[in-house]
Amino acid sequence: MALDMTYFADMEAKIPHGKVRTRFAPSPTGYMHVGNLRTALYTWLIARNAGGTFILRIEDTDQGRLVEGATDVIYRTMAECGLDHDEGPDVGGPVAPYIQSQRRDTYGHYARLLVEKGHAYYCFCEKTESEEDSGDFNRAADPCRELDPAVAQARVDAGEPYVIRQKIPACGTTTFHDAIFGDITVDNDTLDDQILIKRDGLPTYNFANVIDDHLMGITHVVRGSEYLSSAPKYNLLYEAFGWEVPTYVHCSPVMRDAHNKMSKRHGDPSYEDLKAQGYLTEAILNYVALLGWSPRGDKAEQEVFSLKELAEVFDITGISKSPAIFDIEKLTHFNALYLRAMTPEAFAATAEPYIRQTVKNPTLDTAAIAALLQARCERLTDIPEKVAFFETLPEYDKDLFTNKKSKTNDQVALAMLEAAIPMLEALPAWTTDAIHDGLIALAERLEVKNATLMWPVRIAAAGQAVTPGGAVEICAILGREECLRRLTLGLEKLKA
RNA sequence: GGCGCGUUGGUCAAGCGGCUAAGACACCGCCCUUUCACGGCGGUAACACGGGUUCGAUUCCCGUACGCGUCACCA
Repeated sequence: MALDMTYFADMEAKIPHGKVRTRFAPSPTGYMHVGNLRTALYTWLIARNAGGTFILRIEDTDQGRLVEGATDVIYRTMAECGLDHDEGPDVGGPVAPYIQSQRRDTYGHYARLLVEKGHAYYCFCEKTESEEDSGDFNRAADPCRELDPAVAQARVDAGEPYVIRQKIPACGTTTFHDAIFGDITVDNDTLDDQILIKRDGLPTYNFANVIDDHLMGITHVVRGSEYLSSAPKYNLLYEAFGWEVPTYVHCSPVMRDAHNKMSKRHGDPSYEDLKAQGYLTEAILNYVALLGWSPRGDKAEQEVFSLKELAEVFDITGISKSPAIFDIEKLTHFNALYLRAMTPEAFAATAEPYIRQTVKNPTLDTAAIAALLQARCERLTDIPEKVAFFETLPEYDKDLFTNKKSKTNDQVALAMLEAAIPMLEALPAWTTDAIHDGLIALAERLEVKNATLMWPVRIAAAGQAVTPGGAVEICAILGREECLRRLTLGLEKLKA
């Protein structure tokens, strides 16, 4: 069965050249964890920075690990993050298909080409048991490696099950270059004859990657550093085919602590989890970008970057070699920054549903509440608890009326509320300004500092020590009737 | 265990032979203030260790320690 050489010529003819082309190539086995998101981001940034093409490719060669709906999570996350792709399963492109399970024949053709060239061989051995080690894999012991090609072909034709293995040179060294780690040289005898085509006819990750990256014209291969040790085998494959080796960009992992990678098993948050925890997409991206990469030159001190800005300044040389620990505290800080940077209208709109979780009363103005919240919340999910007191006055202890700095205690608070209630009752209009002016004037009349009056009013109105906003704002939002009711309640509590 | 890679404050990190070793988060203090926060100002805190090379090493080389990765018909 001779190889059809025009097949290869046709495939080669389709490969785009001349522009930077990168690809994000997830396997649909679960969810979008933070490390994945960062890889996708960096890959996208390299393409956009160079005005190149960004490709999405689905690597589903492991039939046993497919997870239903996993690709949807990927599409949704990428779209939500603004990491748009120019080619992919859903949008097509010049080198389609973009799903590996649909490229099965291609891998077979190329594997046979490699056999033909003497860089791979059919292996009929039984699945190697996980028989531990003795560590020394001995490829010289594989009887199939030196089998007569004609004999091997005959067995294949006879229908005997087989795998195709890469034939690694027996001696010598292989050097490959990584954009981040530099040159790495290994002895060939430490490399094993890895399987290219599995018994089920599907390629292994390592083989499919090389074939697809070449056929899709990928110029920069961005992936996790766990693939660093298998990279030399890639070079050998490229060499065997006579192909140009792309630029490797190996990224160190995102860790949960000093010893473990972020993982679903440990309960570490995925992108979707973070969203559910009240984090903004922009904040997540900004933070993740800085986890393992930092800007150079005059931007070295800048930390806040929009996606667009990142695309402008992103540079491979800023990627770090060492692993980075994911710090939710710092993400939270970025989130607070982004929350505050929103327009009041936008913030009110995003905050509204969170406010309404606890504040059901339709007469309470969520926009006014949101205005107080904007500078005082770090996560959207903090909101419901912070504003619940607007809906229902919490049980509270009268000790709250005592505050040293504001110079109040039970006696003082009692006097303040007794004076404030009739004044507020008599206020012609119930507006923030009116309440403010009224209280300030009252404090002046009573010859106490503002805080001495404000503190008890705020405590009585809110029933808790920490509130978003001061006494004036809270009273205004509560409305006259409810506000007065609460102040009177506070007064009674103090008299008791 | 073999091979590979990594190591600047608690965390993210700048540094690319000569610096009082940036900046950010967190933490602490002060100021502002109608609470908390926000904001402003300031502070504590780091080059893993040992050899070289050099007039001079955080920067270059070699060891050691520690850590991580890999050694699958998983990616």
